[in-house]
Amino acid sequence: MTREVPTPRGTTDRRRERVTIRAVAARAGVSAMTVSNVINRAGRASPATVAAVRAAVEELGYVPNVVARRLARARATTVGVLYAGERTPFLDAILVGALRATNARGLQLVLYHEEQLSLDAAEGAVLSLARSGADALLLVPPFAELLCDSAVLAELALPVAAIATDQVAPGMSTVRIDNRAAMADLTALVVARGYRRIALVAGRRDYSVSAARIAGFQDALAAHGLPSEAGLIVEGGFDVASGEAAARRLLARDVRPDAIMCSCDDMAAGVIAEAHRRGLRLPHDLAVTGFDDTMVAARMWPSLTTVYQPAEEMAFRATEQLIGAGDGDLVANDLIVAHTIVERESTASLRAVIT
Amino acid sequence: MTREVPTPRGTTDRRRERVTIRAVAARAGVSAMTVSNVINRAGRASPATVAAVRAAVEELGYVPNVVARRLARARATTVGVLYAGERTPFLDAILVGALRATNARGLQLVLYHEEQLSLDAAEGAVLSLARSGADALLLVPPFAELLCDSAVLAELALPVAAIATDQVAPGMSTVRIDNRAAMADLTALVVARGYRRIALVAGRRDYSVSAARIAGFQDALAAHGLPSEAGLIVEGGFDVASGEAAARRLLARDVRPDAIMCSCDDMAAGVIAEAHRRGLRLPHDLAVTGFDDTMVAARMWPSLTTVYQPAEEMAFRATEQLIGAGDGDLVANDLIVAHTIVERESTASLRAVIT
DNA sequence: CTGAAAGCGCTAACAT
DNA sequence: ATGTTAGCGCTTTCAG
Repeated sequence: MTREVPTPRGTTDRRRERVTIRAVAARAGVSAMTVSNVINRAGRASPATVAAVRAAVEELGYVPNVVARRLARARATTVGVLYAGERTPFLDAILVGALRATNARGLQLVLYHEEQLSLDAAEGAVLSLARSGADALLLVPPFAELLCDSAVLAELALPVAAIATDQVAPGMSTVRIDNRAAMADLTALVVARGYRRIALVAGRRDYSVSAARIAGFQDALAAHGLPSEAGLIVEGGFDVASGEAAARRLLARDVRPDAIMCSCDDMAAGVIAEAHRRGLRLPHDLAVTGFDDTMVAARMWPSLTTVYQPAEEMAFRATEQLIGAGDGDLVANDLIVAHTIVERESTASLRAVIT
Repeated sequence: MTREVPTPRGTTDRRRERVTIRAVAARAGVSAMTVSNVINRAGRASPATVAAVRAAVEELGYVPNVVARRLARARATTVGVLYAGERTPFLDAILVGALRATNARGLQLVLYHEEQLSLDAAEGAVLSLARSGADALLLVPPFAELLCDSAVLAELALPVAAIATDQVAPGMSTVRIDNRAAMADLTALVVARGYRRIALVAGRRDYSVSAARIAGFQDALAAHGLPSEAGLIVEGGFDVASGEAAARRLLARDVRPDAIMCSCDDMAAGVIAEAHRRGLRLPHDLAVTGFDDTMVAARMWPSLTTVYQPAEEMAFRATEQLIGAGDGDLVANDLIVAHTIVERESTASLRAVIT
């Protein structure tokens, strides 16, 4: 219990008096502008002043007020994220990555959830995002596909970045992995573990990554001299239920596949559930793989062999690219980041399991 | 391809000219101040002016600039979230909830990740959060426990809210479920499904919810006349690995439990993995339950019976409470939200499974 | 009930 | 190399 003393310091004591740029300026014996220069532009002040200002900043514990900064600056200050569908672990990772990036620069992140997947709806979403202050856009699949030719979006002339897509469009930055190569790598692993009748639960057709992954799958089969049977590729909807449905179809075949690869972890969860339900012993009777390496991959059993797509990192990079676009030239560029094959228990080699 | 015409409108065309409050004022034939009044304070303007302003806002598509608003206002404008440990589905849900709440009011959300779980570290984190502009704090477990008696935090005099905790402290708002009742309800369900030797993988001791859940577990056992055997309660660390470890201990006992309840979904995932590994048939040989109903619960097999703790909603509410605390009186209050028992396959009744 | 003045904290653009 | 002036868009007094 501290004694109730009439507040001695300052006028109102309402909040701990913020240290402003003027306080620093006074302390360092320079003008506010000089402090600003020291902080923001390198080599605009003499070494002596820089030192003095730095010292003052240190002593006072000054941290620039991001709000004031944003108001004064002309550059982009709020990034809008446009996404659709249910929240998934993959999406959450993206949101957190974008949030970290905006946090780092004191910018605002605005979420917009649009359920409809039509061009009209997407354009409406973009418009209201722009209206509520977004001056840069981060697109989550499948909005890059939807908006790549949008006149409305072009008219707005905002920097736009799309993530986890295979749709590269002019005027739109992209941050993605090489989906085709990733799926080929993963398929090669499954083959190496001894599986031969390999099925694929592909993603939705309107997501550009889906086709790339199918191509990678077929690349690898061909490379290993395995036949690519049309019936062993079925289309899913990227969710658990569609994985279960696909597994039901695949496992009802006369000759069952001995491995089912999936275009996302959630569908793999569905496949695994269905396999368990039918009493199959995993991974001996059936290997399963996912894609993305979301948080669920290591939490199911058998733990899931999958491709790590660094969603959070990708969102972070894309957001930084968006932010950077404010001052520099806003060239759209296409960044391909590394993926990683993560081998877990769901593809344990046939031999190893028998042992 | 649109023709390249010298931009006719405005000076620079740099950005789509923002509609400012002054534009609206001009359109409505009033002063900027009146527009502000119409928007922010009810009943401060005559019905006629209100109508005129509303019309002007509508026609121009005016949306207030949140940055300018925040700079001008005195109230809380940036909420800091203090969290620790690995990112989990539960934590992500909290972050998204908080983000939605700040978005709704045009405020900033700042994340701070502190790995150390000591009072000193926590106070340091709070301080640097405050320094970087946070004027309200959202505490994720176990920071409420850590900081409830902190003099540093008290000195700062910021509104603070803690979420998903059982630690209610004066001067700190809380949003939580009734953990004891929730665990009792869930235990009652397990008993009702025919399981009798029920074990519990409790949470870490330094999280206040852990004790409450143990109490609820014991309440229910007592209510049903079942003995509470000390050896059947083991402490876990809220992660998958600790769930596996706990399952190893529990399943190695002479008389195996027929159900293992866990204080979070992740530990349940670990228990399920270990049970599968030992060749147990789930849920017949062993029922498992989780807690939280995170996104993994429905993605494992058997799908997990658990308690839905509305993490996103709780974070949203807590953040709103924090924001509201800015203008009104900052009374700390303790909000208990409803939990829901979610029954899935992991506790299918013994009879049903045998059929 | 309405509006004029002043300024939140910072940074362009221009002097000096 | 440094400082002056002006103003980002809004809201808080406090007068009319």
